[in-house]
Amino acid sequence: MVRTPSSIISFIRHSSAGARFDPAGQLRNLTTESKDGDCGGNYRDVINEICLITRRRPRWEHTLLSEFPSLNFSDPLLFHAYLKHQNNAFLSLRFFNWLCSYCGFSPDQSSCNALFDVLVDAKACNAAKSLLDCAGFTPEPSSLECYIRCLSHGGMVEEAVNVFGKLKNVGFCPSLATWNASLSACLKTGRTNLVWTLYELMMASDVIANIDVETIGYLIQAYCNDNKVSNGYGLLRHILEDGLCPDNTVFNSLISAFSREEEYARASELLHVMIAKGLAPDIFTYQEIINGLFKRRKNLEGFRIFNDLKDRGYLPDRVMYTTIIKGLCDMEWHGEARKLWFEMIRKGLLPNEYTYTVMINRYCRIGDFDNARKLYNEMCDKGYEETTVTCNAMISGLCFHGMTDEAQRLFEEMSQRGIVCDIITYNSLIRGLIKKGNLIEAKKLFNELLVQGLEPSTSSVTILIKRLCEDGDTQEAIRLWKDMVSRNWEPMVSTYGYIVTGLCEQGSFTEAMEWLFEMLNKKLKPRKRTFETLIQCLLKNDKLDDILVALDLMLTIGYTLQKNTIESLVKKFDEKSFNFAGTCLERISERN
DNA sequence: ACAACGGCCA
Repeated sequence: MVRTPSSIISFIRHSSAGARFDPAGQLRNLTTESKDGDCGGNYRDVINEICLITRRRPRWEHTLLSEFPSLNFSDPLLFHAYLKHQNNAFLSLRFFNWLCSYCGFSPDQSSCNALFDVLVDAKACNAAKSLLDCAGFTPEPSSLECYIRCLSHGGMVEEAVNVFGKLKNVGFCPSLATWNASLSACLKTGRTNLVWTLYELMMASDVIANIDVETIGYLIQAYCNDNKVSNGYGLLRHILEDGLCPDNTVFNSLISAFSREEEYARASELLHVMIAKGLAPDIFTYQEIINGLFKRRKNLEGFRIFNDLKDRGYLPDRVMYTTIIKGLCDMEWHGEARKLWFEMIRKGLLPNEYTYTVMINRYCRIGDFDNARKLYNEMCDKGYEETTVTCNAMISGLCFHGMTDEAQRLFEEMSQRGIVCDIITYNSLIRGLIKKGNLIEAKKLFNELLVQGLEPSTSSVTILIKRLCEDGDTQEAIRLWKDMVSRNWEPMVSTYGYIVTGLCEQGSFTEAMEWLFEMLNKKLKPRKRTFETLIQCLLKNDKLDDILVALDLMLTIGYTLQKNTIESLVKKFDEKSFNFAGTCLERISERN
């Protein structure tokens, strides 16, 4: 149980956070020292020439042997001299391999170490890693520490974590800066689980006594990535109490995570903490805030903040312009959106595929397909690939405006052009086809979607079932229902209602009532409208007993009857039976 | 580091 804020806090409380030293600098000195040692004395005359030959000739192996027939290439001192004079890590590795394979050079620890350091310095992670596989080579712990930094820098975080483990086994504890660099790399590569692995290793080593605000910042971000933002927030609160303040990145992660969870008050509070602590919220902070507002449909407020930022001299970047343009389009402020599009270009921020998609989507929504097409072509001319998303925007726009045939044509073109259709493509088109009454084609597409292995979303299943019920093919709807349930589909309450009323309208009264009971067994509350339609339909067919049952259920749930339903009941009472109407009215008045 | 497509009408 190491991953609790409180256990982390107890370590901060006892740590000497803030007192920094620079182990990295010390490490660098070590490596330079070993490079500067004078080991090339014997080869001073030839080494420059060897370096030149290997640098300039692509195939120097034979040249070297013929030019220096009496030279002892297997002497480790020659290799050290070469390393010292050759500034290219990869050439050095090639030279090393050549010496090993063709010159009887048997690599000693010191040669391997020196080469390893050179490779690590050159950030050649993979080359350094290949050297580690050399039989019998064990680098110095300090070299391994540099290697960890090299790996972290190159995103090879898993290997970095392994090396931490190796160092732990030999009792060597890397500096805090190295731990921090690796934590940061784990976050950047999205390997949050490795942050916690590293943190557990830290807990087991002496470095835990020295962890600083940077370390805590990474832990906070890891919590945010893990959707445990409240843990991250707790950690932040504690370090703030201790007078420490993490940097913008940490605040941004928290604000972003709170926005994601729609805890806008917390996000806003953090913004104020930043300002109070003298941190200037940056463009990314505001991006998170504005995006959070947009997601909560507070577009106007987002737009206000954006304008406010510009007034205060912030320079919004392309992402922010794109976000705002999208927000304005969603508000249907098309004029403002267009204005920003040109303002952005005027400021030298060229639209990218995201910006184009937003604008194309806007034109499609308002049915201006000429302009949508124009932008679409412009986007492709600029070298941006047409994507599933842009095609979806076009297809859903075309369907929205009843141009289903064109949407279908585009859909077919997509597969011809190798653009993947996703669930949104199918859903949009199915919706469009159903709207046009083309149920056969919609069903065909639905099956195709299943064949493709796509997971149909609730909405596309629901709309098909609805339409089948309305068209009088409730049995087909039930078949589809059962098929979908076997695929772990969860029907919505309303979908039950379609089946109940569908069955009733087709005269399957008993079955309709069974479905109604099924809902109640499942503790689902049927909609009022389901009852209304059901009762009207039962009335039409003189199913008086079923009406009483339905009425009872409806009133128990707490629904009241619509005026026209009461009127129908009373009318039925005139036509049929006194008792029946009496019972109904009794029950209605009992509950009201 | 930050951003994109649907659904609405049970």
